[in-house]
Amino acid sequence: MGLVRDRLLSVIADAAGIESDKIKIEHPEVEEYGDYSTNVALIVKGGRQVAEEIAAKIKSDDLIEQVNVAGPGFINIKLNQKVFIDTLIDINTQKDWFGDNQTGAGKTFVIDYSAPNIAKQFGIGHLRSTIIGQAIYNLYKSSGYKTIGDNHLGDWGTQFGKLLYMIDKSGQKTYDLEQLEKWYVEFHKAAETDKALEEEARKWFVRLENGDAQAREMWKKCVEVSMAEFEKIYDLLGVKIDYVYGESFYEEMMKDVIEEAKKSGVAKLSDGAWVIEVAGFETPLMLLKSDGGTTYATRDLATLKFRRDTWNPDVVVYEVGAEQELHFRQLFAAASMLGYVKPETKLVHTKHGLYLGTDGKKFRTRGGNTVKLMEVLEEAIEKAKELGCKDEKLATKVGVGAIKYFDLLHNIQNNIVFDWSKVMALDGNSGPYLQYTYARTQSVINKSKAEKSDLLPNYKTNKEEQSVLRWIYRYPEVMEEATIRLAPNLLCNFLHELAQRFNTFYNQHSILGDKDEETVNFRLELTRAVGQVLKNGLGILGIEAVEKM
RNA sequence: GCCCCUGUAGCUCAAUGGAUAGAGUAAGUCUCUUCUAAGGACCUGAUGCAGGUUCGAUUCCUGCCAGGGGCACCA
Repeated sequence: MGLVRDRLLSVIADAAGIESDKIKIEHPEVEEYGDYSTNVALIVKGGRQVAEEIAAKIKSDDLIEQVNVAGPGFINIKLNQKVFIDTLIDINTQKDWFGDNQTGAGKTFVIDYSAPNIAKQFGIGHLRSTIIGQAIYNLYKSSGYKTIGDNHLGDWGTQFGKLLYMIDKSGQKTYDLEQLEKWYVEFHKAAETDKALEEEARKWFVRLENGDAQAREMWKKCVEVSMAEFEKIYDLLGVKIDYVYGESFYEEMMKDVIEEAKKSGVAKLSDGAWVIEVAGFETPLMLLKSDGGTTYATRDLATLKFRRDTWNPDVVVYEVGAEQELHFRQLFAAASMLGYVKPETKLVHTKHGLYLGTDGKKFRTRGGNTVKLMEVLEEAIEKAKELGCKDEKLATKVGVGAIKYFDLLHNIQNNIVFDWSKVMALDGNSGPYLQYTYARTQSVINKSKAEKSDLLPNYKTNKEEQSVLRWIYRYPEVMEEATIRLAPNLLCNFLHELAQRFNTFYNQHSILGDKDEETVNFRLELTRAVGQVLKNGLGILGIEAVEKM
C-alpha cells in the first residue's frame, strides 16, 4: 500500500501536472491547519489562485477529508479518518515489522563503529560510536540493506611501542587494564622531558611489526586483558557487533597496499617516509613512516580494499568522532586514487561531536582525566534501583536505556558536555520515560482479557484519541528520514512526542472502564498500536522495552 | 595562520527554505478510593552581531564576534 505521504504526493503531483519529486509535502506545525500541507502552488509561482485549482482537483480523493488554501498559497489537507484506522490495523497486524521498508533491498551497507583501543579503558568517548553506530546499523537493517557491522579495534600502532617499552622496563609478567593505562600515561609524562623515549617506543613497534617473539607475546597479552574488559561492557550495553576485525587483521594486506601505492606512483618519498599527497591538503597521508612502521592510514586503506573485495558495499559508514575529519577526507581521496572503492560507493564519516569535560574541553587519555564508562553504567543502574527497580536485570535495562537515549537524543555532530545527572536522567525526555509509557500500555493490555478486536471505521474519536492518531501514522516516514540523514535523534523526538500524546490521553480517559464496548475496543487497539510503535522504535535505538516498571 | 563543527529559553537540547521556533530541566500552582504519579494539567521564558539571496531564513551565502576540534612519521 505504501506510505500515506507517498500516496498523497502522487495525487497532488497528478493534479498539479508536475513530477512528484519536484514538490514537497510536510506536516504543518500548527495541527489545526491539517495533517499535511504542500507548497506546490508556490513552487510553480502560481499563488493562491493555482492553489485553489489544485485543491479543487484533489478534494474528492479517498485519502482526503478536507482541503483548504491558506497564506500565500499553501494547500492544507486533512486526512480521512479511514487512513488513521487503517494505520492502526497495519500496526497491529505487521507488529514488529511495522515501520520497516525495502528501500535498501539488494544493497550492502558496512558500518565501522565502536572501535575501542586495546590497552586503554573503554572511555565515554567510545560510547558515542558504539551507541550511535548500533542505532544506524539497525536503521539500515530495517530499510532492507544487507548490513555488516565491523568493530575496527585499535589493536595495532605506535602506541604499542610505548606500551611494550613500559612493560619490558617494569619486568612484570602479568598486568591488568588499569596498569596498562597507567603505564601509558606515565610514558607520556616521562617523554615530555626525555626525548629518547619516543625513539625507544618506535623501535619496539618496529620489533612488533617484524614479528619479534617477545614483542608478540606481550602484545597478545594486552589484547586479551583488554578484550575481557570490553566484553563486559558490550554485555551490559547489549551490543553485539558482527565482526571484530581489529587493525592487526590487516597486517599482511598492508604490504600489498604499500607495494601498490609505490608502483602506481600514488605514494611519494618525502623525508624518508612514503606519503600520499591529496589535492587541497597541506599535509599528506602517512603511508609508511621513515622508520619503516605503518600508520593507521595504511591500515585504513587496507581495510577499505578488504571491504571492497569481501562485501562489495554500496555504502560504508565510519561512525567516528569529528576530530578525525581530516584523516577521513584524505583517506577517502587516497582510496579512490588507489581504486580501493568503486566510484559509486558512498563513503561517509559521521563526525560525531565529543563528550566534553565540565571545563568544556575534550577528555584526554594522555593526561589521564577520562571518564570510565563502566563507572557511568554502574551508577546509572544504581539510580534505577533507587527509583524502585527491584531486580538487577530491570535496573540494567532502565539505567542503560537512559544512557543510550541521552546520547542518541543529541544531534550527532554536536559536542555534549558530560554531566552525570543529565546523562542518567530517568524522567522527562528520557529513555525510561518511553519504557515507562510502554509498560503502561502492556499493563492495560494484560488486564483486558480481550483478543484483538475489529475496529469500526466510523467510530467517533475524541480530541485526545485524535492527537495520538494524527501522530502515530508518521512513524514509517520518520524511520525513512532518520535513515537517510543518519539521524537517530529524529526517532527519539518522534517517540517522545508519541509517548506524551498517549500519556495525555491515558490521563483523561479510561481505556477499559468505559461503558461503551466499541469505545473499549477502539482504545485497546490504539493502546496496542502505541505500545507496538514504542517497542519498535526503542528497538532501533537499541533500548529494551520493559513489560513492567 | 589554515581547515572543519557549533552558537536558539536561566541551564541541557530539538527543529537542515515555510505559517504561532518545540521539548526537557530549574522556580511556582494543581492532580493518585479510578487501567503504573518514573505520569498528567497550568504558568514564566530564546534564534550571537551586521549585511545579502528569497514571496518566505534558526536553516542558504558573505563578513565579524565567541566556543570546540584538527593541521605527516599518535589513533
